[in-house]
Amino acid sequence: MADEKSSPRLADTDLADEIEFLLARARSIGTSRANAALGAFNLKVREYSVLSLACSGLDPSQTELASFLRLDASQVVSIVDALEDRGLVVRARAEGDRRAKTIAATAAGRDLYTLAYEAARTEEARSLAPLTATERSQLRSLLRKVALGG
Amino acid sequence: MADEKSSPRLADTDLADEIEFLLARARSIGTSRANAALGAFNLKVREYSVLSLACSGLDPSQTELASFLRLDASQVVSIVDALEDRGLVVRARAEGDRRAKTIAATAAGRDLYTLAYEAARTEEARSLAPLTATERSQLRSLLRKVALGG
DNA sequence: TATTGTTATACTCTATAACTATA
DNA sequence: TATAGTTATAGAGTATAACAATA
Repeated sequence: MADEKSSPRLADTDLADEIEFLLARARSIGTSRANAALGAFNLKVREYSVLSLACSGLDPSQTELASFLRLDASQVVSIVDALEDRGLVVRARAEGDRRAKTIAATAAGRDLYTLAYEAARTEEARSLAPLTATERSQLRSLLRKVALGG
Repeated sequence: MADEKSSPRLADTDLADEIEFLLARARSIGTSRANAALGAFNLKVREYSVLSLACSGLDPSQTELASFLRLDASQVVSIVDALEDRGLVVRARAEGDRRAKTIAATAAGRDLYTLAYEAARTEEARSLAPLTATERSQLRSLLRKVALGG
């Protein structure tokens, strides 16, 4: 991808004031940086996200992962397949519903996550460098309302 | 895509506090809603974005569009092709650099943009419903710093 | 030699439909 | 009848390389 700095000439347009546009541009920059940082661990953001939730201790089902990550169920299958093949997560039958499978990290998965998490935080700090600490937590709480409804 | 409400059970994880994740989720919701709203005008968000900048009066070149929208130059070609085929924008040789082509909206393009812009604002308001007016402008200025560097 | 636009190509991401096993 | 997971497939989005015209 080209440079991340915008051509400032277009920064005074209607589009540049649309929150949807700004959201799309910010995530595009963030995702490409995050993918670059996670590449050191052979992870992409989507695999990282699944691994993170697998490390949460909440034993999410694949359907829960799909809904929370806004992925199709079939995409979750292939991501979990890839992580399972690498020994990072395991599938288990859910108690109470034998159709569902819960995803949990292995010891190796947790170890890798610890490293990847640090890399992700470093990258995030870099992306948010133009913001003060206060502004960062403001942004976090505003985005939580928009993205998670609270 | 599935439901837009998150499974609240996973909202208390490390991932749910990562700004990059929240950015990705918010834009995923926003983009799919925007695509649905713009579908009434046979536009997708990317075409809408190009049309918007074509209506700005700044006569952006295709390279400027690519950089500002974080698209590959070849993608801009096909988006402009589609808009031009519909008589919404026109290409012109740039003064001063005969390699470059500037993109400007036609009268029909401006008319369509006026309608599409209203639809986009309505959708945006819906997506930002959980925020107060003050929070919305806070979010806008924080995102401008992250997405545009100011 | 480098850049703009263009074309062709391939790769990743996302969505759809159909199947199975459970509920 | 509906849902969780799976598979296969197709479509949308994105990236890469090569070329012509111009700088």
